[in-house]
Amino acid sequence: MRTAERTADGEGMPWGEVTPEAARRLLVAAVEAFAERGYHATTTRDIASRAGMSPAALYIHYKTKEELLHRISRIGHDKALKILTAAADREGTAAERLTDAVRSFVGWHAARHTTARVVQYELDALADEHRAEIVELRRRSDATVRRILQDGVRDGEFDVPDVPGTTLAVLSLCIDVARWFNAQGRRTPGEVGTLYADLVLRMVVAREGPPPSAGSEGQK
Amino acid sequence: MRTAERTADGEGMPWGEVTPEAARRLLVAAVEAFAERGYHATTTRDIASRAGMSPAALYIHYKTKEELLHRISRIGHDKALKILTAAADREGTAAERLTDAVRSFVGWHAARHTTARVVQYELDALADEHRAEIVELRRRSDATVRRILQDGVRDGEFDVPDVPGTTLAVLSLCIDVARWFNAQGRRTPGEVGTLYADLVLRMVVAREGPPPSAGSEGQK
DNA sequence: CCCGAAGGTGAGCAAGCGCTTAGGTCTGCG
DNA sequence: CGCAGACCTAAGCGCTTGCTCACCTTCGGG
Repeated sequence: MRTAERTADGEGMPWGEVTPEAARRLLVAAVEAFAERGYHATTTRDIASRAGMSPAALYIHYKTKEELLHRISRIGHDKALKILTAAADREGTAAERLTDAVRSFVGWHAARHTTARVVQYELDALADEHRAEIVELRRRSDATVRRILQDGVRDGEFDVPDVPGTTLAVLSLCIDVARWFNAQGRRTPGEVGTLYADLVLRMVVAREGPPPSAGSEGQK
Repeated sequence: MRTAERTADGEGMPWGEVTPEAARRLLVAAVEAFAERGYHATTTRDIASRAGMSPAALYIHYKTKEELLHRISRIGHDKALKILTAAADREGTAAERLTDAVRSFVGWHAARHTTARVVQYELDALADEHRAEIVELRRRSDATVRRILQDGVRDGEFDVPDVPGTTLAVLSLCIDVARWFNAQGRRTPGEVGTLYADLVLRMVVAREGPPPSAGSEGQK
């Protein structure tokens, strides 16, 4: 039995892929601290003490404080991209795939808003090379959503005059959930995901019925 | 002739209401620095040198670095609230007022994205009492948008199952423009405003025509 | 029984931080 | 002219920061 390996990709336990247990405790502590106060306002002493260690222990597992942020950001963006591609690659109409994408993407940002806040709002603190790596992942997330919208327009399901702009707006709307979501609030992550999926669908669906094979270019 | 007084409310020049000219230079420098690096990563020396002054000059006009942030945040939130209430209080249908509100609110966040970034994303750095004051202004912005949506539902123009949730989503969508907008990008602030006004309207309009006095609840 | 690697600690260094203070230089006015 | 007040600077204080280093403990294997 290898329970640790079963969750090695972070499927079961959130940070299962961070392998030395002490390194994981430090990383989880860093996520909490960064989310609460922001990267620059968090001290290495604060991270270490949250993990129940001395300040020096951090540097056994990570070269710098920035490396911690990079690891968090990388794992988080990988997860976010995986959620989006899973929804985009499944079978179904564009509307079904978009609904699935928004619901799961928003659900993740709400349920794991602590992580998402760090992942989405602390990019500026990354070193140049690390930030470039992350920006590439975000470019791929953008392309994934754009593909769904393009498919919907092609099939006559959607009416989207500005596909790149609408893609940006949809992603922006979903990401910003991490900023305002409050676990003590009235809504569950699932409820927010459902609400947002509905709102996004309203943004893009064509007024008329969705004929599966209509190669027309209706004016408005 | 009192040209300085004409712009005393910040109508003409952006920071016209900040009165000693040296204090305004410092405040503008702080906005730029905070927007680029974030509040905590910005040093008082950096602010002063951007304003062409020595580090000590800052403390002649402001008691602390946090007071600078508070002043920026207060002025920015006043302006944002004024934009929203101006659109909400004008005459016209709910759809017209919502379009106006989103277009001007988004336009401001895009055109003045440097300021807006500080105003919207550095709340955590404020002292408790100052943050409470700002949160109250945001509560009023929320109420202003919610009122437009409620009016639209009442008049049968809008179909919004979850008014508070949709209000949150609309404001979140608009505010997040400050995070991604790039002055070097393809879109002008006005174009983004128009795009967003259209997207938001699609979120809320009822499928059927907007009868001004039709108390029916026909589903489709 | 010893050993060396892995993982941890206490003390502390150099640098940079927010902010203060003593003192200088203008300018308007009696 | 003299001088008060507004404005600004050079120097630096006390403290915190990210990070280092010499040393300690634990433990599986020859």
